[in-house]
Amino acid sequence: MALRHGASAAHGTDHRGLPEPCTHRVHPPPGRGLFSHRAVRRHLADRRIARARQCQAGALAHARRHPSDRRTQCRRCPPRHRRPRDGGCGKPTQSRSRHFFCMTLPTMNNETAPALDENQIIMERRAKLAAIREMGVAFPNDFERHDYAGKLAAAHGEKSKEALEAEAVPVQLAGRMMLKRVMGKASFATLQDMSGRIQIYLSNDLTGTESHDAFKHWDLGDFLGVTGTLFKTNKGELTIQAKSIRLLSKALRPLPEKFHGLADQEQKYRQRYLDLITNDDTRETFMRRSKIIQAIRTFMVERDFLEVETPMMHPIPGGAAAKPFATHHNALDMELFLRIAPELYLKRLVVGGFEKVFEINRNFRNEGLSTRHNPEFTMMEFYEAYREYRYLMDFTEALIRHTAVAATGSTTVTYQGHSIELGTPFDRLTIVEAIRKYNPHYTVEQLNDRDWLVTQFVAMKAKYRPQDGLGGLQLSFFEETTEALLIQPTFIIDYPAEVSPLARRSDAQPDITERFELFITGREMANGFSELNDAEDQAERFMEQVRAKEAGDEEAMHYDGDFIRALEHGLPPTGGCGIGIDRLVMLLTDSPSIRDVILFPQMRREA
RNA sequence: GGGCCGGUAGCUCAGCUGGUAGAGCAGUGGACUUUUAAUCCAUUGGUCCCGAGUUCGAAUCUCGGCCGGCCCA
Repeated sequence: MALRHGASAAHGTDHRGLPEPCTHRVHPPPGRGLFSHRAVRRHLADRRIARARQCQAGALAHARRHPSDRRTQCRRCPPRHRRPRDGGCGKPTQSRSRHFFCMTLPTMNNETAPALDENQIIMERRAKLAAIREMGVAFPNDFERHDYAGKLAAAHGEKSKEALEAEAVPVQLAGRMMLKRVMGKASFATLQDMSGRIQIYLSNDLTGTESHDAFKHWDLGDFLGVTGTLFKTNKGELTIQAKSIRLLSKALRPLPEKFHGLADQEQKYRQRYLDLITNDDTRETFMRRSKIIQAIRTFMVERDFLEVETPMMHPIPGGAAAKPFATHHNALDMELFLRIAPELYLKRLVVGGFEKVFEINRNFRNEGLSTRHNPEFTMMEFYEAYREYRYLMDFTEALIRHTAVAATGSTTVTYQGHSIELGTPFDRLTIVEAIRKYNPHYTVEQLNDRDWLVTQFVAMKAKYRPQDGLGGLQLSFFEETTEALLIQPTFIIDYPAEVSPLARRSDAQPDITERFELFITGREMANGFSELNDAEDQAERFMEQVRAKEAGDEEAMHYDGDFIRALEHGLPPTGGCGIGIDRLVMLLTDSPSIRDVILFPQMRREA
């Protein structure tokens, strides 16, 4: 008897009491044409087991910890996972997605869509919208916008009242109503578009009583389209005198308070759109972020670097010491990791002959959150063949200088009260030199004495890795005593090989590498080195990492055989460097937290 | 993970030596034809984050939880 796909996948449970999969379509085991009834049944059962495990391991484990959680769950989940107050999403999502995803979606479907924070204001606005619907098209999209607030101000802001009146500049502009002043037979309002704000003027005489009366019932937050001419008020403000005005889109929810804007940090992060509507400095920060990235891209492209995109999903996470996020590819039935760094792929490209490459993209690290750490963050990494780390330092310095000027107009920037000088050559110090410079009371003899360092760690109650060699201990001591003091740009050079598994050893001193990190405002901004292009040494170093991992170091690297194979085809001498874009943006926008420079920072699920 | 601070109307915030909730803005009604956070008069609006406890009585005190901010690890 032929088995029809899906025929055995009716909802409920099968003969073994296992939960049924969420998908209606059941896919045969890959790579086989005809298969036996038994093989198919086994395959289906396996898939169900796998899915049930995902339920438990994934979102649901969390859901059970929070009984107040009201997430919708697929009704095909096992009953013990189902939450009593909802009926599940009721629909499998499209394609091959599974209840796994249904469950993590917030509570929203047609039956249970809650009137969460409906209040009087929203009710009144809904009633207004209903009335507008009665009268015709409530959300028209035929308004042609010809003008922008900012451009009008730039082009006509300086003209005299009389000159503007003589010119009678025709204007057609749309925007969100931010302020509204009704004075009986005339009104003023302020519209905001992406370029800025402009005032509009309506009156019974010029706009017509009917339009003006309708306007009086429109709310702050509504989108309006206005046509008219420019003029200047008695106080000298550039204003559009409206001949006609239309409501283009109704806002059902009120804006934050017009004067203070949105102040609550949590809401600024969670509802960034409100932050952007009401807070100029937030808008400014993110426009500057865009400018910074643009400046970096231009700088690189002008120097013949090729911008590339390498995988975000890695079968073997590599290129950095960090814990990855794990995910699973269904069709390939394969464990994948969100990348912690693009490094190993970019070097493969250098092997492939792309001798100057860069990538600006996201990395993901499964670690704690702080004012300096978001689980996903943006890095620029670049690689250039036939260069070594000292050249990279010059290059990085020039890049940062160029970017600072493009973004702020100056090489001197203020960060949280500190004046940071990016215009003069950056300090370059070894780890020991830096410790000594900022803590002159330590002697070279002490810093080269393993036992003395260990005594210090114990006294400072600082973390250190007892298995580390002198170099590793010195680095830990540097991090403990000096890193935070590196306010002005400083390159720290010559990192120990034991903590630099991808960097080329120094010819003069094989236990250190040709590596630097750049610190500004006490924070790591960049990390670069002459790349290790000796395939046999790299294989050795990977093995050391694997041993460290087996000994319990969760952040140690995996052995990446494919990368070794690439190196075995020959990597030219190459220099590579990564720059933390978010931290650079923090510096150049004077932002105290990384969350202030990421549009939608990671947050806990809302209560 | 630890410490400190916070969560009150849509928003910004008072109230916190316990007596059952207030202002400004926004909204609604009215006045007002060059305003500027317009102004003036009237007015609607609250699960005081959630749950226990103490008390005759809790926004307020205690404990636990949730969410956030800052600092530390």
